[in-house]
Amino acid sequence: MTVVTPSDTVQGGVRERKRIATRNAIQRAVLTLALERGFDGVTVEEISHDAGISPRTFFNYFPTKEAAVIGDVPATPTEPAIERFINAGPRQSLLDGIRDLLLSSIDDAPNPHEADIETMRRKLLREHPYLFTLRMANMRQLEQELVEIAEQRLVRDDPALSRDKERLHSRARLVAFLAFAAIKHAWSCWAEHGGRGALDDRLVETFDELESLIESR
Amino acid sequence: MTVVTPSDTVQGGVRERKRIATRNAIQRAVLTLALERGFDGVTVEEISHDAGISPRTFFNYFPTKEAAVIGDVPATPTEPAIERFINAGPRQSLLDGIRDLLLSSIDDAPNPHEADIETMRRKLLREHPYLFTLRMANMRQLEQELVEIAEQRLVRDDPALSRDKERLHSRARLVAFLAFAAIKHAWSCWAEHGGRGALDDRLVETFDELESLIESR
DNA sequence: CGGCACTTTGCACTCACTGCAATAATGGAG
DNA sequence: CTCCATTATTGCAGTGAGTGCAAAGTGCCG
Repeated sequence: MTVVTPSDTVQGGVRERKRIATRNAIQRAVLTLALERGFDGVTVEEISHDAGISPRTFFNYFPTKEAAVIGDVPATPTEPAIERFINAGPRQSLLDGIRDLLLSSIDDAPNPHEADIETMRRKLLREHPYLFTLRMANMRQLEQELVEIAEQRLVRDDPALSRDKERLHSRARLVAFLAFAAIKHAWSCWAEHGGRGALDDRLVETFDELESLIESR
Repeated sequence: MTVVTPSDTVQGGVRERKRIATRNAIQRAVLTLALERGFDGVTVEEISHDAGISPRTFFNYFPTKEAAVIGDVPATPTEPAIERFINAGPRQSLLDGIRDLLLSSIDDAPNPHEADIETMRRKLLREHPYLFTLRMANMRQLEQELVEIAEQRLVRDDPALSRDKERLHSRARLVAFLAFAAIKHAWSCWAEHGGRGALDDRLVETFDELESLIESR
């Protein structure tokens, strides 16, 4: 057990800290084993053993074996960022708005105690595109939220659209799917380079590239 | 138990026809049951029973329960269509090229004996977005193929790019992800409306919408 | 008909995952 | 510190997906 100074102590009582420690131990175990033998070559029993818990407890922390390798999906953008996006007005390009919205939801101050986990995860997802795809597929909820946010912005920019629900829906979905493609692209470029530089910068690059792709049309 | 009449006969020997009939019987069974009780409420045993086969045989036809509901992934575009896309020259807009490429790979003459299967599948995927996402995730291979095709076109249009592998890769991936977002959008709009009209037309609409989205930037 | 190839099936097995009930650890009130 | 309510861990028994293997069945073709 690592000694933690008070400043390292994140917060909460023993319970909370133990819970986080166990969660991290599980992720370290599953990622380490999967990097050695591939995801399918690892059983929950082994993972649990390495993490120092019972197999039954594993499922108190993660609903499936996949969930442990995939990790948490990025959080929804914060309320203020959403407000800013929706109310930016028609003079802001939609793409720029989306970009800033996504940037705001990237956690740029990850816990140093979990950096190794993220590194392993990135490596594993890079080596096994199947898992990367699975991770992206698990972001369906985020995608749906983006659709709804986009819808609000579109109505705000052009109130007339709210009369044509179908068109509005279709357009919002397209915007959200586009945003999603950008996330996918930024993430996969980032992982490809071992995570050199920040994910933020990659996302900006992705949008720049999208811009130039559109220009050269 | 699904009755299979000789009119299911399309071509080939008894063996081939039986195989297709069984495959269809399985899909009808799983889709019917899943529409009634949801995907998780159905067991392979039930499906097999309804399809008139043994549970073991189910797995001779589909590797997983999911595969049976999801159905086949769309085929890679044909060689000639790929050639046309790659060699269209820089005067054709990349988006137009992608659109035509995707259009060429849509099977617009589905077997009438399987129309009911497609109808049920569409309904199920519409009602359970989770399954729709799963289907899209299963197209990873197609996505990868699109990346490679895009790469060839980019090099063809601008040979200098082949010196900057990284840039080329990144750009090709962005193009492919964009194309994928379009497929997703077209398909989901199409399914939303119960498949009225052809998928082709939806895809064209999607690209038109993408165009206008970009215009209004 | 008879032999060959392919298909179906039963069987035994592994493993993911769940509900339940017993047990242990923790945090707080007195 | 003690006792109790809350929450976490665990074992156990069970369901169901998916696999390898070998035996039995069926279409194919000379």
